[in-house]
Amino acid sequence: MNRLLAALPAKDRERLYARGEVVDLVFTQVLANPGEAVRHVYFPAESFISLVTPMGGKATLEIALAGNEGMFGVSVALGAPESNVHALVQGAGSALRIGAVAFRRELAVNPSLTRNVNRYIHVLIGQLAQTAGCNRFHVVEQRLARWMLMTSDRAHSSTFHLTHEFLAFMLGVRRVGITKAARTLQAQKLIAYSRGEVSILDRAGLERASCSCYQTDLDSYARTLG
Amino acid sequence: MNRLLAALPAKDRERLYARGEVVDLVFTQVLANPGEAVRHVYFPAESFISLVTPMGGKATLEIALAGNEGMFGVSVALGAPESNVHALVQGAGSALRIGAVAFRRELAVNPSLTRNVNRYIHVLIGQLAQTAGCNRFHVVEQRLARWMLMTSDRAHSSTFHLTHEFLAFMLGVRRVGITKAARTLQAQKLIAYSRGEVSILDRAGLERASCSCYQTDLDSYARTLG
DNA sequence: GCAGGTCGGTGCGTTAACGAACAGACGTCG
DNA sequence: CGACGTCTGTTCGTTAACGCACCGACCTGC
Repeated sequence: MNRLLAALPAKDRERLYARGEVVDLVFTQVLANPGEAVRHVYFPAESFISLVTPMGGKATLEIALAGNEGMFGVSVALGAPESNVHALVQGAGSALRIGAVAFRRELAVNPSLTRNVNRYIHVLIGQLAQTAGCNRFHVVEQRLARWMLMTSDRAHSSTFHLTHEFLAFMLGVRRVGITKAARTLQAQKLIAYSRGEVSILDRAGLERASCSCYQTDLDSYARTLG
Repeated sequence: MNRLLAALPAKDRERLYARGEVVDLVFTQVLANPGEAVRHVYFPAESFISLVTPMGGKATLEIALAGNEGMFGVSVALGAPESNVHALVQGAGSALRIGAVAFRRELAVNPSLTRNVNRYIHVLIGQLAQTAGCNRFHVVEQRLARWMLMTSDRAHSSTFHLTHEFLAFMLGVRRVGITKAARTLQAQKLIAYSRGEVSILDRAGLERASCSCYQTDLDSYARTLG
């Protein structure tokens, strides 16, 4: 169950479900592109969604991850005509999908929804700031560890599928950069992987190997949304 | 005049002015710290404000700049109890200051204000994403050029005061990194500086020396707020 | 059983930025 | 005038990451 929705009074939540529909998101599905209108907002349950910013050429960078603690489509809530990021499904699973117009209409009459969405936007802004700094100051190995922890949290599982190639895309580095960092983590028996199947062996160790940004993020959620 | 306010119907704008007061912000004044409550929101007129994220230790990074095209205090609008960034005055000048509580009360009864603030938040999120990528992929010289252009726009002047030390703080690099980049720009006769007094000599040239992020930002403002 | 694709690993030279330390130039104030 | 603080410039060795190119291991399907 999506936690933003879980925080709503039952009545409000039910009305919201009635306005939308539960859909299954599939891995790599694209939910939005920069410059295009956002048709639906999504509240992930088991699924989770990457927000990726294109930088011209082939450079890309993931700037945020939305799982059951959040949502995709804040631009709709903010009344913006178009998305400014790519949104792509990172982990398959269900999500509540609501049409942009219906969602805005609902926001207008549902203060508890507005309140929760606004708080999420605030947290999101904090994450973006944190991630910007993380990308600037921390080495690939730390960032990789952080990314795996974040993914694991949202996948609700300690194993998941992702290739070095894909990770490179997310972190904005070369594939070999990922290979090198991943090898080091594997040598420390923190993770294991083979042909895209990653599993976390030692969560506490991985947290130590990651930068403090991971913990900062958790705190931020707990403080504002918990 | 602040452009977010300028976009409001005259009546709404006047009420807002009546709720707050015009204050003079002075260079280096701190308007907010991470983890502390935000007491007032600010709508800069000639002044402008840096949002800076602390990264543990002495590492810091500016993540956004708010001049008369925007505001400081979106976290208040989002109902968050505390700030997640440092806010410090980058350019002296006047701003409309409004108490957090009064501002929230006003948002509740003033749809055109809400609409404009929300759109600004959307643009801000876009900027944060852009800046994150910029910090990741672009060299110091390009980022420095971009920063000077952004500052110049918000200062409404082609000369302003800032030392290499301060710039290093903003861009999250060493002071000598700024010195090196600044020398190169000066050698190309794009800028001139001496003991903290910077002037832009060749704006078009500087735009060419900067990364495309500058233009992307301008487009983003024009599209959503223009 | 082998062809072709995907995935991970290695090695090469190059580069932007780093930390540290020091030197000169300029301004201001006593 | 001279002392001190601020600002800018330079040097030196180090490092994380880069682009490129190639290899081998594994998997699937014909």
